[in-house]
Amino acid sequence: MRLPPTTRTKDNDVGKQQPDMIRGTLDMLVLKVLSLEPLHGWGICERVKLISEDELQVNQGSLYPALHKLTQEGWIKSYWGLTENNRKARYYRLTRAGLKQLNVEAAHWDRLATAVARVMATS
Amino acid sequence: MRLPPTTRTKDNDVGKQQPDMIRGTLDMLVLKVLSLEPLHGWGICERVKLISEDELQVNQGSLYPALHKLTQEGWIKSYWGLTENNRKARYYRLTRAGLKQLNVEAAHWDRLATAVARVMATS
DNA sequence: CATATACCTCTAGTTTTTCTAGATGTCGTT
DNA sequence: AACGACATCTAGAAAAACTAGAGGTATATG
Repeated sequence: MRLPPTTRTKDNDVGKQQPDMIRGTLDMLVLKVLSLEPLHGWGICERVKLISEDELQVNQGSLYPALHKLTQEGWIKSYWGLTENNRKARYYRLTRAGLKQLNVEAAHWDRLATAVARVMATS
Repeated sequence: MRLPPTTRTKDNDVGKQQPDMIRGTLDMLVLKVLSLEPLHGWGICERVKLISEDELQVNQGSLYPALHKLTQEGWIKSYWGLTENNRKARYYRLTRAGLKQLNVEAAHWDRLATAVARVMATS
């Protein structure tokens, strides 16, 4: 059973709800977990959630388009396989170009996150 | 003189250009610098650039709409003043609600950035 | 057997946020 | 007068992610 969408009114509005992801990090995160081992889409969601200790939530609706884009770019490749649960699933693995891209994105993230931290630490 | 927009072709394409901001951090960054002292729009751009040591680049086209939104939300208030250069400029200062919001956003950023770091550090 | 549930993939349409590419105007200097 | 640095602002496009589903399979449960 699907829960009805939460309706917010002036009275029960708890304020802006923050997103569960930092925009712009999805590709990098996907490349990263795939650099550890090939996974299928569902598994990627679980893995990110697990490693991030439930702080990061990858939506299916964001993930699959992203996976297709990464495939287009040549950074990952997919193949059909069977899961531990005996279901067929499309597995993704990082390509050599993908590993390079991961390094580029990680370095860029680091620079910007450090810069944000510097601003936020100013007194 | 305005420089022509850089045209990229197959041959000189250097790859995806990374954005100069982490999406979702603009509001927080603006609230933060305004928590240090009131500033006008132009000054906010300069200040962020300065503190971040040129890593973060706030575009005017992003900034002013953001300032208007923050004003709408009641997190900042504006007033006309004179700059050191004797030009009139709209200054923005943080409200009490804005300070609260800054704390909320900073805490949220911290959690997510930490989570991203944890994923990126996994081996 | 029937049905439910967890697993798994995928997409259309919308929203949010930022960027591009300007227009407009002022002050001080040459 | 003309220019460059300073300063505000907006329309429209683009990028990325979210909402809200549809669809399908294997296994467990009534």
